[in-house]
Amino acid sequence: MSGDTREKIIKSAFTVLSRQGYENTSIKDIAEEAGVAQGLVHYYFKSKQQLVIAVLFDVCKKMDVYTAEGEAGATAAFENFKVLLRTRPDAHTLYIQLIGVGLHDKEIGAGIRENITQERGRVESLARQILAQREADPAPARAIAGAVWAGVIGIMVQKMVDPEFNADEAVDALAAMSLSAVYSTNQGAQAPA
Amino acid sequence: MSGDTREKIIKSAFTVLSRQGYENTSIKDIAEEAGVAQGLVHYYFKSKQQLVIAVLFDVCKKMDVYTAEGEAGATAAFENFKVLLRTRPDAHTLYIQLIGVGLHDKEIGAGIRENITQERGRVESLARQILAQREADPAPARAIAGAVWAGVIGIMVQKMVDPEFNADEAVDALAAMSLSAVYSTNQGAQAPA
DNA sequence: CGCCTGTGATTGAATGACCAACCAGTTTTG
DNA sequence: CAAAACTGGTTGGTCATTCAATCACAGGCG
Repeated sequence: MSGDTREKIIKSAFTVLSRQGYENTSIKDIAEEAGVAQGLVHYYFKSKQQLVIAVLFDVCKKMDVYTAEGEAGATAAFENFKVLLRTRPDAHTLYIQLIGVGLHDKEIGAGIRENITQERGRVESLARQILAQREADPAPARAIAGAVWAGVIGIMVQKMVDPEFNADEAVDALAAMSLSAVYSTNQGAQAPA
Repeated sequence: MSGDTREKIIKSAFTVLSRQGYENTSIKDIAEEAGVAQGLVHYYFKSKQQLVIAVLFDVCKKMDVYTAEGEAGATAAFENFKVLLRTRPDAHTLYIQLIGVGLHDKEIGAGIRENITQERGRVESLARQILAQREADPAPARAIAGAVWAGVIGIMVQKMVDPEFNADEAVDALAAMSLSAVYSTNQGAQAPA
C-alpha cells in the first residue's frame, strides 16, 4: 500500500497548495488533508521542496495540450488551451505560484526551468513544421516559440489574476498573430549592443 | 525626516525582497537592511502586506516603457522593454513573485490586478492608434492588447526563470507578430460555449 | 498450526528556530 | 512641552524536521 499512500499525499498536497498558496501551506495541513500523520509526509519526501516538486510534475501532466502535428496541431493546441483555462484553474494557479517560488528556491526553480524549456521546445517543433508546410525559412522558429509560449504563460497569468479577463479572445488573437503573420517581412532579429 | 525614512524602508524592502524572495524575507531582515529598529517598520506600515504593496507600486515605476504614441510608440516600447530585461532583473524577479503571492493574498492581489489591467489598457490604446493609422477595424484592439501584454509577461517570466533564454529575439518576434500581421483575415474572435 | 521475528509503514510528540505584530518606554523635533 | 519618530524586547503562535515508539504483516521455524 506504499505507492498508494505516496500518491494520496501528492494529491492532497496539490489540493491544499492550490487552495491556500505555497506560503500558507504547512506540512501539517497536507497531512490532515491526506488523513495521515505529519511524520509520514517526511517519511516519503525528504523535504517540503521535494514534495512540491513531485506535485509540480503531477500538475504538468494535467496541462498537456498537444494532440496533433503541424498547422492543425497548433490550432488544436490553442483550442485545448482555451478549454484548460476554463477547467483547470487550480492547476494554473499553483503553476504560476511555483514559478514565483522557484525564483528563489534552487530545487523548485530547476523543476520549473526544465518544464518551461521543454514546453517551449514543443512549440518550436510545431512552429518548424508549420514553416516547412508553407515552405518558409525555418530560422525564426525558435524566436516565434519564445514569443508564443510567452503569450501562453501571460494569458494564464492574466486569467488567474483577474477572472474577468477575456482569455478566449486573447488566445484567438495570439493564434491569429502567430499563424497568419508568420513574419512576412524579415524585420526584427537584430540584436543591439 | 519622516518621508525620508519611509522611503528608505521601501527601498530596503525592495532590495531584500528581490534578493531573498517573499517567503524568505522577514520584517527583521528589512529593518536591518534599512538600519532601523524592527518596530519602526510597523510604525510606517500596518502590515507586511501593506509594505509589500508600497514596494510593488515603487517597482512599477521602474518598469514604465511608453515614451511615444502610435506605431513609433509601440516600436519604442518594445525596444525599451528589451533594455529593461537586461537592466532591471531585480524588479522583474520581484514582480513575478508578487504575482504568485497575490493569487492568495487579497491585498497584494488587488494591487497586482490593478497594475495588470492598467498596463493592458495602455497597450490597448496604442493598438487602437495603430489600427487607426492603418485605417483598419479597431474592434480587435482589446484582444490584441491581451495577447501582446501576455507576451510581455511571459517573456519576463522565461527570462527570469532561465537567464539563457534569448529574450531579445522573442521580443522581436512578438513585435513583428503584433505589428506586421494585424489580423489580416478576421479569423478567431468567436466565443464558444 | 501457533509462535517468533524482522521490516517497512505509520504515529504523534518533541525540538529548535523563526516570525508578525504589539507595546511600553525613550529620544528627537518643532 | 507635546507630538512625532524611534527603539528593542515580548508575546503568542507557527513551522519543518526529527525521532523513539507502535503497528501490520510477511515468512521461517518448531
